[in-house]
Amino acid sequence: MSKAANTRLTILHKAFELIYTKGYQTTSIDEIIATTKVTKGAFYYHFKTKDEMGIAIIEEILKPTMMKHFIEPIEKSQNPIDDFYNMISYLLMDDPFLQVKYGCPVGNLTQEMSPWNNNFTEALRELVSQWKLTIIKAIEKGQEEGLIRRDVIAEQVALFILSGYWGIRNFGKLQNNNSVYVVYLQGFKKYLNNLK
Amino acid sequence: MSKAANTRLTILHKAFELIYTKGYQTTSIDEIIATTKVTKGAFYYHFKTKDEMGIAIIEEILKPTMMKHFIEPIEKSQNPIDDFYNMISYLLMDDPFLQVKYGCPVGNLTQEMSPWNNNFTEALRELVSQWKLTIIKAIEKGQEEGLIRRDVIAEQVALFILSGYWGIRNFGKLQNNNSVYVVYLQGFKKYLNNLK
DNA sequence: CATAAAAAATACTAGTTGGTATAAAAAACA
DNA sequence: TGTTTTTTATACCAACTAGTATTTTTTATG
Repeated sequence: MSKAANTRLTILHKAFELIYTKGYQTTSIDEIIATTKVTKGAFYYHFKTKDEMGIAIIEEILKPTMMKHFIEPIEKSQNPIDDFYNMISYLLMDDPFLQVKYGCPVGNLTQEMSPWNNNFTEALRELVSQWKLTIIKAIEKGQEEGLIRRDVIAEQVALFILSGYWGIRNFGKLQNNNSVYVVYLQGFKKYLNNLK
Repeated sequence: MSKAANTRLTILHKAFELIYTKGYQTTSIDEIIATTKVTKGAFYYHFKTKDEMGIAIIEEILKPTMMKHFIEPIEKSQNPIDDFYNMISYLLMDDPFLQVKYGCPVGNLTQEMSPWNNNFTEALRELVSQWKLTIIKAIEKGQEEGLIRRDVIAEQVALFILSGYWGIRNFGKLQNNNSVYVVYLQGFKKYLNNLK
């Protein structure tokens, strides 16, 4: 990787970290260039505006991560019920990057940016739609294979799963204690078993 | 009400509206005093700092509204399952103040402020805890009366209900279309019926 | 009515914000 | 190598931020 491409990636990663922990609008460019040790000239060579960088974070960091770790595994799923549980459980309890007190990066950005910037909303909507669609397909496949009841409405369940995840993430931010995750996951397991 | 008390309330209400639609940190005091037509002198006579005003919004607007419209009705509930559904359905579909694209005020503030200000987090935590506790009690009462299965774990369900609500609110922000609410509510109804 | 206290108005500050203009250095290539 | 292009560095700006100091007006009270 060229040196220039490297500075670009460094900016994206460090900025993402700052934004995840502090919020987008309250993360200043001065702070980003201070922590990355990149000058303002370099920053504005790689990104025309702060918002362009924000979109790049979604497109070049969030989307690929999402694809690799959550979309593709569900697509290959042989056992949707278990895999849904494992996906959410991993995100809540095991993912080494995510922290209880900082919530879900996608949820945070949605919450903060949707009133402000349509490009953000659009990019996030795409990401989430794909996630939802993957879950829907996995449910339908599970129904064909007799693993999930036929009267289950796939979209309803997909929405329920993702909403619950975002919501409990917000709860986690409030309590800063993953005991709420434990209780939530128990309820989530029961909910999933009801789909069988 | 004295004139002074009136300006104070005007500030709180208008500021709350701005914060709900735009976020706390991006709502400036200059903007608040411009829309309220109150001068800076008046503002800082009533509130020592911006954050003090923010806390006052939670304590004097959010909490009382919450108590009156969502806590007390559930406390008096004769039929918890129906009342849970009605509460969430009202919040999502009928409340005249709340809008799809702006999400849930409590959720928004939690998301935005918990990394920044512990007083906010504390005040919001209190509010949410009370809501959760009320739901738990209603479930337990329902169990005693044979309306809800005995093996249901009240806290699990309360957490599930509130998480789902916060999450679908976030979804609504992303889609800016209450059709997601409709689908969600259908799934929510099924979930609740499973508790019987 | 006089006077003290409460409430509101005005003008200002120091610090921060995203972004720009321009120059310097590094890399690519002839 | 010399020269063009890419990348980075530095210094700056106008607009905005929360908050302050001071004065003026309004209200309550004897």
